[in-house]
Amino acid sequence: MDHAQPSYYITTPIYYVNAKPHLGTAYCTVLADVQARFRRSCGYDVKFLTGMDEHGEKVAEAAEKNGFDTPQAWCDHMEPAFRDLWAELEVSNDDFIRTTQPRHIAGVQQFLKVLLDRGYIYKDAYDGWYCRPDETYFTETQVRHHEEERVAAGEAPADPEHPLCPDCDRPLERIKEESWFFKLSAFQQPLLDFYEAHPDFIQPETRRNEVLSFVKGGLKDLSISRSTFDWGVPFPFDERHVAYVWVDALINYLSAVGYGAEGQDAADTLAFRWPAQVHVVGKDIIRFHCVIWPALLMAAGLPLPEKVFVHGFLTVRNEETGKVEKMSKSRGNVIAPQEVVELLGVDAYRYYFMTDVTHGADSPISWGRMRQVYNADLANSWGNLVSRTLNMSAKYFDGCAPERPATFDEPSPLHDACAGIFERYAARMEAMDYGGAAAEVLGIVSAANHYIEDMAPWALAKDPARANELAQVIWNLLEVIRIAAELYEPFMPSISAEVRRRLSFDAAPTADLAAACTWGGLAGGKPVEKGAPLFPRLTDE
RNA sequence: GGCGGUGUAGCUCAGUUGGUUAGAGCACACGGUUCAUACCCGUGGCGUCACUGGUUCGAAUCCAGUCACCGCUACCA
Repeated sequence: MDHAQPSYYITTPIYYVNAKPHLGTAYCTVLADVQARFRRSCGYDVKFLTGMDEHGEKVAEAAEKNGFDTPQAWCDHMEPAFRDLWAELEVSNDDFIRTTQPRHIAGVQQFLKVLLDRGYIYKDAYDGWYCRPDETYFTETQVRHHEEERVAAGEAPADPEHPLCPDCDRPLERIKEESWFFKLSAFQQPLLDFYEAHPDFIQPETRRNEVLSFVKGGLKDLSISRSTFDWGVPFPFDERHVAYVWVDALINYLSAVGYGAEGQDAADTLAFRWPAQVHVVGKDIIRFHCVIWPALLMAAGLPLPEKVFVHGFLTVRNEETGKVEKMSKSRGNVIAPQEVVELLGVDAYRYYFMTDVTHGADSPISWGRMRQVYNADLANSWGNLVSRTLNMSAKYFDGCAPERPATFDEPSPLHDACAGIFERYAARMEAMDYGGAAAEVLGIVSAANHYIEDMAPWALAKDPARANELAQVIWNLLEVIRIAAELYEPFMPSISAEVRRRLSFDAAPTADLAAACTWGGLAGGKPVEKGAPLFPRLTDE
């Protein structure tokens, strides 16, 4: 199997099926989508994977609670909530994996067999504190912390044989359960060595430090099987056990690219796609992706992914108190993706969340800020530039763009502004600094708005002797628009396609962005269409 | 409790190894322009750089302490 282009394999987490996708889920998925689109435009053979995590006790419970005959039926019922939202948000995933698919189950079982063969799993008794009403295990430290806090708060110490549940304060019991264990402890040093050798593996750096200090603190073996319920992937060599959901879930990154499947095609696919270039994850699941997953891969003798990018959470700026809050149902400050789409439209939605939040940290969002960014960047700057330029082009050149002038390559403010734009933009995109990348594009858009003011094409148009000058000015402006549309494509695919259409261009996104950004690409002479405003201005409230 | 992080204009943030009057964009005010989505262009005000003390000729930038907020301290995801 020949591959002309290098592979770029990017993933989101697979989302837990019990919760409908919310703003944070959408944020993570669009974050990955922008990178996937950018990489396609740079000529990579991209595989962009997302999906659903469908196993585990909670899913089985939810299915029963909601009156479904089987957990599978419940998962099938939930699937459209994800697929439909991704389609609505113009997410360009190439695959959608579900952990109940045969390809995935085969992958997990294959993986477990390999771990057994290589001697990295063993059977033992898991014992820990268990809250029967909550059906949850707690660690020694969790229980101790809770007890310390209670005592500090002046409450009576609990019976050491039955400390109280950190969640519900009811007595815990000591439970022993037979379980398969993964020798995570054996990988403490190999992991530290790996982090050392690959300083960019975990980004941003604060997360890397967090992981480092955690691993340095010592690793314990991990219980990776459950026998108290059966909604999971059965261990191929011990049918009474199902795989712990996280081990199950992580393996999706492999089973989606042929791992566990028979035949040469699958082997070729795996060789081509693995290791992945980047896993995009939220900060809440960093440990699974930065510690357990690399250790599992080492144990299985597989290469590790190149990078894990950890994003922060979206917080909400309370516009009355000015305070930044977590989104929560109890606060009543939850924003649904659909509400934002309703206000901004899909492309501006993507633009806002991708460019106005710092991806490595928690970032506050607010309705006021959305309106500001929308009006300033999109309506007034980008949208208005397209309007005024296409209008003048159509008006002064008989409904068309002027032909590319012979002097097109001579120095001009816009030619200068676009020099090196691809390199500057790409550097930001590769670093996941989407705000920085968008600022580069906005820079040439602003330069174009300045240029119009300086050149006053409406005055040139009144003087027939200056027709060549006018043609050059309008062509320069259209050229900037063409380039900006290319660069904005990962953020606003529909709008960019519409701009290309109004310029009578092929509507397909480029696969060679560097070339597309080279000055002089616009031949001109073709019809242009002013059209309706791309981003109608938002008025107050 | 332990380890780590953050605190700079109304908002989102830059501020490199300490060095002249602390920056950008947005928002706001005023002026100009008219091709355009009452838009664009220009000008302007705006900050005891969380607080206190220290080192220094000089600190947002280094040190100590205080306050506030946040993260991690493993097996629900």
